[in-house]
Amino acid sequence: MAGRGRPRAFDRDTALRRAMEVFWKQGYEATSMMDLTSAMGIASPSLYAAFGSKEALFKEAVELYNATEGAPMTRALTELPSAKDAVESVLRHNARADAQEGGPSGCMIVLAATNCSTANAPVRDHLATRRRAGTEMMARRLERAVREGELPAGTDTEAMAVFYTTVIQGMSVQARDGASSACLDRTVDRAMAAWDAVAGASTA
Amino acid sequence: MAGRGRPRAFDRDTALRRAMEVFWKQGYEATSMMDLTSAMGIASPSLYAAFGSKEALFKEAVELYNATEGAPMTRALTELPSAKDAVESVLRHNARADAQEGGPSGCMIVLAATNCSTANAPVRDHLATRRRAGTEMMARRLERAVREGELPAGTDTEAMAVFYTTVIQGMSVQARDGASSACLDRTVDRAMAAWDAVAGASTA
DNA sequence: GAGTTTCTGTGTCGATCAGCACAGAAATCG
DNA sequence: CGATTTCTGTGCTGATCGACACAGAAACTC
Repeated sequence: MAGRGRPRAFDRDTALRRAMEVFWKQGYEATSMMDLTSAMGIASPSLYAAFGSKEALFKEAVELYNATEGAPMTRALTELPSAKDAVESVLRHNARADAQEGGPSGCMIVLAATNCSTANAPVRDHLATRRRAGTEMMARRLERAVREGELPAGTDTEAMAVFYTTVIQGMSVQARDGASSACLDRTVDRAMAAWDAVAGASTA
Repeated sequence: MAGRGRPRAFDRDTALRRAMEVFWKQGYEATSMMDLTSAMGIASPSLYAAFGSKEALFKEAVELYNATEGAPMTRALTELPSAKDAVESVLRHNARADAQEGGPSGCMIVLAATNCSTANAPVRDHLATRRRAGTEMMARRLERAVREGELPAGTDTEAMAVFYTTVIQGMSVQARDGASSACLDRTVDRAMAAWDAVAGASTA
């Protein structure tokens, strides 16, 4: 691993983490190169040499976000024996993470590129794909719950996953508007109290 | 009303409506002056003379949005005799409006300035205030339902209003991601099936 | 008609955007 | 040691941002 030329003077992982925090707080388009370089402690050519472009840096930041902030959710959905406990765990984690002190408010995947210019449509679509992947993961967990008898046969697992995803995404908007963790938890209380009704709901 | 000087060559209301549609579709920051002038059919000095600035134009566009798109929701909350019917009407209206063909997807108040640079913080705060106003209106309607006996005494009307607001805001994100009106309606089905559980939920 | 007022269209302002050219600096290899 | 390779920092690029100066055009009042 001994590089041939002059070694990099900054830690790539640390710089990427700083970039992620800025993108998380300000979103993709509202973050300028100067915001990034000053937060990462490097000059712009170093950024381009190490990450390629602003867009490539953002996608790496999203991956890092998924690997760190998203890990507890993935673990809950795959490891907890009860689907209801798993979904509640995901919601509780979001309520805590979305409003945590010192950090940006709300989920980066939801908020970082909801509205952006057509020139940056690839960035928006990239996050939209990530959001759909989250819904898919929850839907598969609910299907398993049906197979295991935790949820009644015939449950519309797809609609149920969309419902809880909708609540999660709404919570990010609430957090960005200043809602406290306690306030988000009250919403989680209600979303979970509705579990049986949500599972048993028909398409009207 | 006879103006003294040269009369305006464009219809102010029509131009404002066009501006609203652009802001609705692209958000505040992603919309450039050129987007606005070409959509409104006027040159930039005419825009500044008639509306003051990009920010002032946006705020007028938000008022127009409230007066048109938001009117059915306000009417439902004030006129329908049942709070449950009123909230369901609001949700159904959102499901239809958020995913209507030919128009922008999702609610403008929710999506037009979720993430923007610090320079445009006033715009973001303006929309956040509007969002809180919507929650407040629903909370007052639920309080009335408690007074009238439709909801049990001791119902946490504030938390209940926040819950349904969260669902509405999440639906806008879903619509922006391409969810159909039918898909949003399935979420409404579940949110309304949960009515009694949501009303009776405690703070865990 | 002349004078006044207001709007329109062209052209451009300084600031800022993402991105890169270039040369000097710091490491390894022979 | 010299040669090579890679990174760093300064400073710039064309493009675009929101906003406006200016002069001509079109209505009014007298």
